[in-house]
Formats: sequence, structure tokens, C-alpha cells
Amino acid sequence: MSPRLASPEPSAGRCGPADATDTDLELTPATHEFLKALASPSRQAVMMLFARGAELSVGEVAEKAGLGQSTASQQLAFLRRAGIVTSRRQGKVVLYRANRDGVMAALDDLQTYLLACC
Amino acid sequence: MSPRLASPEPSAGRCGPADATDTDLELTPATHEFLKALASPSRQAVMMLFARGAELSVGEVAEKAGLGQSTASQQLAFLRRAGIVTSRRQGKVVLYRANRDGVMAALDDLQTYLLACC
DNA sequence: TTGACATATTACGAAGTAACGATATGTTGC
DNA sequence: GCAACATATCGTTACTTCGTAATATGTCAA
Repeated sequence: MSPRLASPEPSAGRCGPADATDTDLELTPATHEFLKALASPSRQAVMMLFARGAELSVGEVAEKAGLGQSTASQQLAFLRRAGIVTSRRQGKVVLYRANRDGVMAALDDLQTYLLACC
Repeated sequence: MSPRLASPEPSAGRCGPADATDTDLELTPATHEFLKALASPSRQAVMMLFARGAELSVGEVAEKAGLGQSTASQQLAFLRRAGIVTSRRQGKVVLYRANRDGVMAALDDLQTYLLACC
């Protein structure tokens, strides 16, 4: 799917999807989850904890973000489902970190969408 | 909170630590509104109506998006506050269209944020 | 196995959101 | 002025989300 060129509106009719090339343009479910994930201030804060490739346990995230243990676990699960963090278990702890590839894929999809509608 | 296994704090160095360039990076309020705006499927659908610079009245948006008049007005107001559409009154109707500049500014801010945390 | 610890899951109230109908505001034309 | 129309705002209801406490699952060490 290549980005569509945005041209000025068709002079006469104000509206109308004339071309069939962009009619079905939608955000992927993954990108939708990505947007929901980052629309929450506390999840934004959590994401910033992962700057520079930091890898943190649930407990560390909870403490640094000022969240309860279960809240941190849930929000991290949300971010994982959205594909913007990954997790691995190491002993008793589960370490999370940012998933650069997933983030960039969503950003790319979002950009394509926005180029089409704006 | 005891054993740090693989993820040290901003101490010693992995990748460039506190360069002061990334201090406490946050999304601007405008970008936060932008994310909330696009996290809603119905607002996503509304945005797609503005493809190729289309300019639509509230009534047209309501009809095409399958929303009530007041709902369409509210969602458009939301999108306007988020800076991703603009409006102008022409006689009795108010015409809305995508605000490319606002969208691109938010996208830029988002990209900067994501490059910092991922 | 048991005990200690870390995380995941569940249940529930508080707060926010989305949609609608009804009504108020604003504009045009008589 | 008033009537007709378009949009904005208000009030309500249903639904979802956020955070917490309590509990279940999982892992390690002894």
C-alpha cells in the first residue's frame, strides 16, 4: 500500500470519494491499539521509563511510575498487546522493554493513514 | 526491589545517558489530544471523510459517518481542539476540513517522543 | 515438598467517554 | 421584527477504562 498523493479537492463537488484507490484505507487493529496505548498519560510515562533500551521488571515500573503492582502489570500487558513492548521472564521477574520494530511499524501505518486523509 | 539483572538505571553507560537532550521528554498537550482523537474508531472514520482536502459541513459528516447531528458536532469540536481539523463558517453552515499542518506537527512530536523512548 | 517472592488475574467502585434527544445560539431571507 | 434552517450546547443514559485490594499462578531455594 503506497501512500496516496493528496490533491486539492475536486472543484465542483465539495465531497466525495471519487477514486477507488483509497476507499478502504483504515488503520490496522495493531495501530489502533497503539494509539489507545499512547493516549493514556500513565502509559506514556511508563514508555518513557524504557528510554535508551532500558529493561525493567514489573515492580520497578510500578515504583518508578507510582503505580500499584497490579496496575503496572495490567498496563504493561496492554502495551505488550499493542506491540510496543516485549517481555521475557528471567527467574522470578519478568523484564519488559520497548519494542522498537513494533513502534516503528505502527508509526508508519499511522503516517500512511494521515497522508491519505489530510 | 532488589536484584537488577539486566537493566541498570541511568547510571554508568550503555547508550548516551542524561545528555540533557532528552531530559524529561513528554508529549505536548496538543499531541496528547491528537492521540486521543485518533484512538476513537468513529473519529478515525470522520477523518477519512476529509480525504483529498474535502470540506464538509456538520450535517454532511453526520450523514456520511452515520452519526446524529449533535454527536457529529461534538466529535468535530473534539478534532478541532486537537488541532487536526479547522472550521470556517459559510452562511448557515460550518465547513470543516483536515488541518494538515496540525496533523504533521503532532506526528512530528510523536515521532520525537518515540525515538527517545524506544 | 514448603516458604518466600514476583507477576498475573479477578472483582469492584470511581471516573471518564460516546451516543442520543431536547434546547439554545446564530444566520439568512422575508 | 419573525420563520426556517444549521450548528452548538445541555442533560441523560449506557458503556468503557483506571486504579486498587484480594487472590491465583509461577519460580527459586532450601
